[in-house]
Amino acid sequence: MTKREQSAKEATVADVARAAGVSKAQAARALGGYGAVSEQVLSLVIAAAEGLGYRPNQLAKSMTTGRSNSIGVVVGDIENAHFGLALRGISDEVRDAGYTVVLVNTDEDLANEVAAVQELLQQRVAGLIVAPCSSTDTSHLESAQAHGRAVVLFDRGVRGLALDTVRVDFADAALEVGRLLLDTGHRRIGYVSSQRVKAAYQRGMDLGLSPVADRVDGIERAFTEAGSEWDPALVKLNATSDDALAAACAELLDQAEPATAVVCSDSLIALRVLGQIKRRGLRIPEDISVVAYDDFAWTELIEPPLTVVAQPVYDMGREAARALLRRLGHRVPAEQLPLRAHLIERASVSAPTVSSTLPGR
Amino acid sequence: MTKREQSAKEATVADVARAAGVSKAQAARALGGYGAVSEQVLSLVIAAAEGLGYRPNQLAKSMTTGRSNSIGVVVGDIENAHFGLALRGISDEVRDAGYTVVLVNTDEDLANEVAAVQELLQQRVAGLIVAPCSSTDTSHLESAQAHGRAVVLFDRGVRGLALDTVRVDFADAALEVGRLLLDTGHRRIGYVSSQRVKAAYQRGMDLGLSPVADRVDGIERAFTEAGSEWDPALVKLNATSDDALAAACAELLDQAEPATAVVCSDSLIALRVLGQIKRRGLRIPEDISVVAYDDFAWTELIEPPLTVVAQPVYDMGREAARALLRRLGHRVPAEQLPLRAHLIERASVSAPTVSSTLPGR
DNA sequence: TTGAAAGCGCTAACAG
DNA sequence: CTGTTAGCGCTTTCAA
Repeated sequence: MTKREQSAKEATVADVARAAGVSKAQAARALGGYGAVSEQVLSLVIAAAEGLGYRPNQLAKSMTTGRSNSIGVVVGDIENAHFGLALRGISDEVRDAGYTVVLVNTDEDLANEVAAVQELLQQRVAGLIVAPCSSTDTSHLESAQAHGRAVVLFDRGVRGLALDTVRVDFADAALEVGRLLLDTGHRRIGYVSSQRVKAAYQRGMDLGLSPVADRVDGIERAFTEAGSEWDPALVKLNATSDDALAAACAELLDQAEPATAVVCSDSLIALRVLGQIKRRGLRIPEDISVVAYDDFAWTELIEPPLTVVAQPVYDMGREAARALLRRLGHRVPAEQLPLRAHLIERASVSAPTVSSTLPGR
Repeated sequence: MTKREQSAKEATVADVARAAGVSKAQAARALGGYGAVSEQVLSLVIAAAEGLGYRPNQLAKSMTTGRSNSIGVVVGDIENAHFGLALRGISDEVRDAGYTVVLVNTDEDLANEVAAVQELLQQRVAGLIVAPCSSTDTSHLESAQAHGRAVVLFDRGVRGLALDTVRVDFADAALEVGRLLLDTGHRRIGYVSSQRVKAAYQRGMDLGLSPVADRVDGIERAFTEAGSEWDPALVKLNATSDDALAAACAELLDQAEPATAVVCSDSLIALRVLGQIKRRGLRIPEDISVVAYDDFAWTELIEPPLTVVAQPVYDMGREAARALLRRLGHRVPAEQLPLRAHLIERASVSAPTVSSTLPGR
């Protein structure tokens, strides 16, 4: 009768039914709030359940109903504030619908991502929100979809795949960034991203339906528009590790004709690029201009405050969740949250000095 | 036979068994890698499983074995880089043991936390890692423990509760912070934290086994040691919202005898306090000195670089996971990762100027 | 090494 | 309204 005894075995519907002196079905109905139950039975069952410390077993419930109350979220790097915030949006939105979030971090590694999706599917999550690390290798997502699981893509889309995708269109903002830099006098503009690709970037390379594709394209369009020569070699991808990023920065900054401006693909990249710049004793914006994507609080507090492209990350998370819930047959507000990116000019961009375009500074 | 058909119903052990022409039990044994199975049956079953695209149903598996392969993690604010990084540590560590992470964000709200624990328990997670928002209201955790679920506390302990707790001891570091500030000449030292307490802080208040308790205590001890008068009214807790934080800063900075130094309890608080300081046009460290807990990359990049107390957040996450795994009967490395905090002096602390101790600046 | 059968805790027909 | 009876997909005795 003591607590020790309860801890041995969790009370079940059958136990409650017995204690309440009703049938298992009635107890289940009372507990589950479905079907028809008399007042009397209801209170009897409630009391019994309370006395036994009954907790419904979600596993068994999902098992019999075939409906799970958890969704899987697969991201590349939870340490990145971008995903932290998006996750919060997702979390807040699905909570109201009664779902819980199973999170997997993939370290931006495709094999991990495939394994994660597999594992989540085996856990029979109701649906999946995935920020895919590749825009091309997505057979695991297609197959999940084919097996009847709801899948929503986050940040990155896949061409020709009928998957709901939540991402902001960076076309305008990216063009603006390009123009800003060009208007300010820059001609050698670097871009650093952790996006994984098979080879070094070259003009016309297919980056899939990714933010990076939009952003690089925006820069290129600005160059075309201005009739200037663009050097695609300054686009550095695959900066997934500290070393890789250091190498990219070296190629950008330590050459005869260095970049005079660098665009950082996210706040984590920005943090590291800033470190590299500092290490070299370069001043911003005198020696090098910097623009970063994602507007987190610290970008405004550093000296100089960073010119950034803000995006509504939290709302993106919520939208992804809503898209998924919709697929799962839930009612969610019809109006979409507007997902727009916008440039915020602060003080990290200025005209390149003559000296910065010369070697040996 | 087509994919469309498979998508209707997932293949089960029974299906595989039938296709392989063996009994359900044998198929299950072959698939699950337990029990005795002949070479022949094994290959037959493997082939059949492959052909049907069989995926084991984790739900059913957990259901029958009573063992779950997921653990619950409950944190106050996933947006806080502190938890993001810790979560990564947890995630990395449990992955190897075959567990997945169910994450719940509580917004530092006790009711949410209680509900989260309840929900996770109903989901029959194998164990729980909780960063409790209160050091006192912890009956839900005790009860989880009493019901035989493994619980590990993160960051904050509970006095008199036999729960594994992973937290770093801030006694030394906090004393050092106090000494540094006192030695530099500060006498009015503010402290800002988002920890929830029932009333305003006053000397001797029990803050539980929390980092904040350690840190405030360290400051007080430094004062005692120096024989100086400490003003406990400068300890501002409950700064959970932007408004609350703004109010705390106002009380600290906009009074006749303002604080000349402020200690920030975590990086999120620091970000906001820095914003408040900037808004007032105060210079760091000339007008006000700043020390923050948690050493994230941006703290070194701002101007001036922040003097901080670093803590091994990622390893704390890993240790929490290990403690839990241990409780769950897994073999994990016996040696503990050292969890030490240390002061990193940078440039945000200097002697208070006379003017800053005078009103009307 | 195999197979039949009995559950795990719950819901969902189907009769009363 | 209530109770009986099947399962959900898997593991696990228990015999063969």
